[in-house]
Amino acid sequence: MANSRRLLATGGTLTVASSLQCGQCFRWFAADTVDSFCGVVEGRAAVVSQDGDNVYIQTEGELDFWRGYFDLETDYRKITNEFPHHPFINEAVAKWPGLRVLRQHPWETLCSYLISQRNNIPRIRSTIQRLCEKFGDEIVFCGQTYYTFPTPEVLANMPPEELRRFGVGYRDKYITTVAKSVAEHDIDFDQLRVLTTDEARKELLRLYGVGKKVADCFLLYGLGKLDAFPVDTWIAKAIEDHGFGGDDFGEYAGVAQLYIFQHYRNGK
DNA sequence: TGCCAGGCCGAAA
DNA sequence: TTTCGGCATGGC
Repeated sequence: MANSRRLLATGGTLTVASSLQCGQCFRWFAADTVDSFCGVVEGRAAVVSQDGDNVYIQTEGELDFWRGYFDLETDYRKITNEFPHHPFINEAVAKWPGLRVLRQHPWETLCSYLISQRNNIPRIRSTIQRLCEKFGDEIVFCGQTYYTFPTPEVLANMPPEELRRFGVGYRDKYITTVAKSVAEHDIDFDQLRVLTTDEARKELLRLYGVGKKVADCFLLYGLGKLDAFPVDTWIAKAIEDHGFGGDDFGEYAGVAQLYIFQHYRNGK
């Protein structure tokens, strides 16, 4: 049963390609079959495959865990229908249906977005992969070798110059300092969850190397605080700056991302 | 070969 | 409070 192919989602509620490739996560890789991706989340390896409106998964992990990761309990159609009627949203939903905001692990998300500063996605991915191969644990699944994301404890005890050898650049001290804060419970993800978004953001901004952009990406992707960017704000700001349309947005994460990128890009 | 990227820190004004 | 220079480095 462990590695059998199981049904994860039906009815087009999840599109794995857009969800895993829209830039919200960095650790999924295209498998050798069409519309299949392999990755590791919180120590669990998996291969997810799109087959029309259905998504199948091979994993040793529990199905419920993956349903949580892909946020399948959240009714996106209901949310979408509650959006104010607007061509921006309509076009986004039509363009990338089934794109979902992943419920990523907080530490991995925070660390990844520290690395993302003034960086590009291919390099973010390769840097993270190198860190995982060096400081994570090896997992063999379906004949493939995977690596877990390094724990905050491991990175907290690493000299910054050691991290720099793996391409993190000047962000080395950001990573080790924040890792230490997490390992020593100076910052506690469970406590952040119960705070309001504004309160949680304030706590995050105390951390060395965490600015508004990293904090807001973390709130959205790492803590699932969808109000980090209220949708009417995303729309208004994105339209104000760039009009609507284009290839850089999707149903939900895409709209959020478009707003985040353009807001901060314009603000710098 | 040179430009630039999904920012942030810290000094100076 | 705001502005601005500096920062590492690989992908394109």
